[in-house]
Amino acid sequence: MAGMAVRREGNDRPPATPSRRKPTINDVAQLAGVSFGTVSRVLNDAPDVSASTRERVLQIIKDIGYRRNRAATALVTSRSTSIGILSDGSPRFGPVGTLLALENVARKKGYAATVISVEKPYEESVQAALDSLDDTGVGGIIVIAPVVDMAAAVWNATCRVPVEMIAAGASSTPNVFTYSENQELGARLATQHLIDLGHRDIAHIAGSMDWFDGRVRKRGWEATLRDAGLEPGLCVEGDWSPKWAYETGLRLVREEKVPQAIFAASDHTALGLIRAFTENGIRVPDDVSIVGFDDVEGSDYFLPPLTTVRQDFNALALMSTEVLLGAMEGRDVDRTPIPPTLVVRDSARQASSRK
Amino acid sequence: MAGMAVRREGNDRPPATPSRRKPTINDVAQLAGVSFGTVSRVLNDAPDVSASTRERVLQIIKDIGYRRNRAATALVTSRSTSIGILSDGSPRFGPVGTLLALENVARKKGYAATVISVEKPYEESVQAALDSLDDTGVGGIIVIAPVVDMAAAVWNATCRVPVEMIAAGASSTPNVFTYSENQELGARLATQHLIDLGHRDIAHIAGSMDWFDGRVRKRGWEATLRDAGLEPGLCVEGDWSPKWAYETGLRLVREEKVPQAIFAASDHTALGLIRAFTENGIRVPDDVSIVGFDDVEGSDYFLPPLTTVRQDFNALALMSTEVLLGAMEGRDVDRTPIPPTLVVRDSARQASSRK
DNA sequence: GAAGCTTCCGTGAACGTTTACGGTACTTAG
DNA sequence: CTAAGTACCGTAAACGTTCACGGAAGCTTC
Repeated sequence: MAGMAVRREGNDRPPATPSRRKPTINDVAQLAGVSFGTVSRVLNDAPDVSASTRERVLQIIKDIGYRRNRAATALVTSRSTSIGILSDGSPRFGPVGTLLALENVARKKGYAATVISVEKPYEESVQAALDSLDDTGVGGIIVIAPVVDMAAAVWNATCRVPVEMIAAGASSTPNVFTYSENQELGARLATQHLIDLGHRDIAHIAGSMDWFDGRVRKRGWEATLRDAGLEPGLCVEGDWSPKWAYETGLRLVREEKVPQAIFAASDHTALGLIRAFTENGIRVPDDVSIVGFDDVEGSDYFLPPLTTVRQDFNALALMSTEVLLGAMEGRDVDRTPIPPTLVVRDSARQASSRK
Repeated sequence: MAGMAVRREGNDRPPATPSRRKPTINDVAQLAGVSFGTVSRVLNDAPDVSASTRERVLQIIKDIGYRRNRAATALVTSRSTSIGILSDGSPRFGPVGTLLALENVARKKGYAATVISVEKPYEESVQAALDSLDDTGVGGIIVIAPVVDMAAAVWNATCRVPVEMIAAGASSTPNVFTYSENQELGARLATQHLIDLGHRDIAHIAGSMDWFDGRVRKRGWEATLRDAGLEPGLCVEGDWSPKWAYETGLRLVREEKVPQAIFAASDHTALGLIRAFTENGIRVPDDVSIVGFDDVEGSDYFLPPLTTVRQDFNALALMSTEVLLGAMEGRDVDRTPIPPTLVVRDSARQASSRK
């Protein structure tokens, strides 16, 4: 027999370094002179354990730094203490803010958050992501789905655990329920502000119609105008980028179609517009009033400081976690969307009397 | 014989509700007519299973949608398939970009990412976060520690699994090793650019010295100047906010100490500065050249478009995951930091001949 | 046609918990 | 003094895997 085995020396010696091993419930039990059952009871603060014993066990636990093995617990109880967060990969402002806030409130409720992000061909990536989240044993999933295609993929996907989608203005289905901020209201606030300032010719430089945010903001703009008896003015749809907005602004200047007032679908859109106008001697807000949406960091120091709409991501996160946990635990909770607020700065001004 | 108990039929009939229950390795085995051991072998594509059997098992797995229970696997192998990401709660540009990128490459390597963020009194929150990450069974932890206090907390904390810290210019300790981008180089690039443009009076409007980024960027500025035989000019330390920068800019104007050229510690800092100068008739870049740092979204559409330094978060994430995984698996990998790049736009210009 | 290899597969134990059940020792009532 | 509680606590089984062993065929080889 060819002598050369050796290579795989692994027989049965995991505890090479006994120190490094994580203490188990048995270690605690032994030290405390009780059975592991008793330790388990104090861990889950169940009844049927005397005060003195409880005390002693607790002390030992602290001393040796025992921590309950979550995998083992999950295995036997098959209920979980974590939620999954599914996000698209874009580092755009909204999604990221939501993500962080979400983790925060989940943790405060005793849930760990495992996140996963998906990319462009959503059909497969979303289902795969949902599956692997399921694998890790999450009890529920929140998906941040700003773009329509992604939401569609979520609707078509199947998943054992409850799925909640944060998507502005999208509708719930039997499988996945939806929650969001009331961005349409945000758009209404912005547009109304412009109307209140005396403007009549109010354009919308929109975001991408592939995004819920883009659709909903446009809808809000349009509806407000109609409600006020005004005809919706110019509307051009873009892609959120300052670059596109800049070029659009340039075109407007060239064609002499610069409107009196503009509701820009995002702060970055506003940024591009402002540059295009300013470079051509058209002053904001003197010649054209602009209000943005997002209140990104720094928007208060744009030139001019931007009047814009702010969403409350913390409130959003709080509510939506509440809603998900409710679904997981069989409760039913209120689901009215969060209202954004208008923050008034210097980029929109009273309409001049001319016209 | 007893006409059918019904109620709890569970002796060996798991499929009470065949639908909702998650299939196990045993279900697969039964359907395939093999033992669970064999199924396990095909799952881990171990040898010792015939092609035909493998085929059949694989098919069944697909048919009934079996997915391996991670908790059970983790329990028995005690090696993990997830990493923890610890971040500070700030939605500042750098940290968030890193976070997303990190998850992305981790997933591509087959690891799930559970994230947790900590807040201000770091001493306790960091240790708690590390612990609860450990609880969830991560194999290693990457902490994004932009601020010095947080890093200190990490240094003082104890943790069983490898901890890697992403902190610009911080040093490694026995317990936690550090990795980062070479931000000092970034600062040097920016400063050198200004020198090359012919400027001699180059100030630094710095970030917060509570942040590594602030410290390192200042150091780079100072070193470059000295290397060029120039005396470092004005340096004032702030807090990254456009607001503070704006006020600082105003003060400079009032005291008539506006320098010829400025290396701003961040794009947002630059933003505040620019507004202060512009509002007072001091033109950028005609009267003062400014270069920023970060290349935040939209900085190409500031007024003027900002010359700045861009970090490659994807590369950072790729490398640091590589490094962590290396540590977890006992490999040793290269750890040279990533170089940022200078992106030249319009906010810095050739020095005028005067002076 | 028995010895020795391969190749494939089944079995049992273990991982660290939770949970239901059972048991002891004390207390109290009759 | 016995019966029935009560207050504690121990035990066994189960959760869904992985892994080391061992064993049964089938194929060579003499």
